Amino acid sequence: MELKNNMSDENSFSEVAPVEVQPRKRMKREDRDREIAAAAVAFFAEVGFDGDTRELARRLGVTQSLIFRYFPNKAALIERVYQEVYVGRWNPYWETIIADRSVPLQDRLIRLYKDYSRISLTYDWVRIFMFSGLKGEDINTRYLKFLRSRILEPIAIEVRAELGLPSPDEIPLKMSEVELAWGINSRIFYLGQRQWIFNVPLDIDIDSIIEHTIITYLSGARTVVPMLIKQD
Amino acid sequence: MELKNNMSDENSFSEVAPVEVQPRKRMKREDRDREIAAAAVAFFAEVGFDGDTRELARRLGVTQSLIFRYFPNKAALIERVYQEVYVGRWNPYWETIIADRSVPLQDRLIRLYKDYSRISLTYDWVRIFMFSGLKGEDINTRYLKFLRSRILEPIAIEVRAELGLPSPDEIPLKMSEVELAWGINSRIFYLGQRQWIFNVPLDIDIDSIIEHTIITYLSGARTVVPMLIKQD
DNA sequence: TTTATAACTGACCATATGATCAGTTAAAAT
DNA sequence: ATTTTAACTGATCATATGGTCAGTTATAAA
Repeated sequence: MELKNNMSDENSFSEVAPVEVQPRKRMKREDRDREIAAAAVAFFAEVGFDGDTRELARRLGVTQSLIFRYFPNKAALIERVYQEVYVGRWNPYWETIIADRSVPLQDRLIRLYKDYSRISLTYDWVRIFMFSGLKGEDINTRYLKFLRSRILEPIAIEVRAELGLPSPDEIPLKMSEVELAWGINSRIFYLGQRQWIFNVPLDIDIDSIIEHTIITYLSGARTVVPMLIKQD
Repeated sequence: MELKNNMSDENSFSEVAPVEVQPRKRMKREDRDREIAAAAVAFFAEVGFDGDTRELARRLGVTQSLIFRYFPNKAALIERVYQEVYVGRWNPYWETIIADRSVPLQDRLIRLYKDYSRISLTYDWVRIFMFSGLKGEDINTRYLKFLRSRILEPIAIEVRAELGLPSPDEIPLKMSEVELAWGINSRIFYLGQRQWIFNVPLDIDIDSIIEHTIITYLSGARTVVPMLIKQD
């Protein structure tokens, strides 16, 4: 009902000119596979992984047994959902933005997080991330480790440079400096939770909040990071 | 198995002197009621609200049907869990800490959040908060509205005073000022999620992170709030 | 010791849900 | 037009789960 992405083109013209309507009762294996995966993402994001396959099939306009002709079992379908959402939506470009010292750090971070939030503040993304986490799947742990090494640590390094402090070669990065960078992500992620889980509307637009978050972070870093480096 | 809080006293002496062992196969209605509620909190926190009542009963060492002699249905039991966790654990003292201007604002906030985190960074608290949110219960929305009016807005007001800016009587509190205060809570809450949902250990102790968070917030507020007030 | 109260159990019902498979039929190949 | 391929269905199974209720028994009152 909600997800017929591969039919969108046919629908958009169906009223104007009913050419090439092709109801195509039977789809090519690859297309159907993608359709089921996409519907599963939307469905499980809404109701959680306990959502039953009959209801999912109903939304697809298909029998329940068909789903099991494409996926050996429900666990495999869920695994596919993780692939689609976590692996499939990561943008390597984010990693390059951070290191580009021709742009002021504040601008880099704002640009990075504005773009990152377009993906990770999605209804599907936020809710599936929580559902899988609560289920105890290790995909979350792995994702966050990845995030830490690809985004947070690089940010902490850039902050050192920005503040004219010793590089990590001289004084290794402190855990607490990375913890400080977690602050940005926690802030952003919480926006998604408020919107898509807790139903607490955001009073101002996300882009503004991101700007304030970055300014706050950098302002705080200027005060805190020099302290952190001296310690211990 | 895990939760026999009302038996703790009897156990602590059972090895030394087996006096008053009272296996007490049958409990007084009130005691059993509390025991079931407490076990339900721990159980649903672990497995979510789809956890089955048979398993809960097994953990209590009791038949499943007994649960339904204390709660008319599963929904009522879940409702009770919300009461225990959200309503029962709120400490009004938090609200008074904020307004005590005899103490520097930074100290007040650090004290407030160190204490608040002792409650809201619990395994039970964090996980049930997420489970109920994802289920679409309105308890989360209500809790967060409450939090906003009792904690966040007061903080934003104190920041005005701290920075020597016009009081809310002169210039009403901007949404964005409150949004900034959300930043603290999002940071704290995320710590709980990392610990109890995503299995990403915290590299440094919570109290230190809270201190850094507050310093960062106030430092950022000094930069951002004056800008926010002038706007519009 | 007997009686009365109420805490507790065990068997049972109705429904929901993941998974299977023999058979049907749309669509491509001939 | 006929055959072949494979996408799809419908009926069915096994198990899990919320909820009910007649009956049992521990415990306190008499």
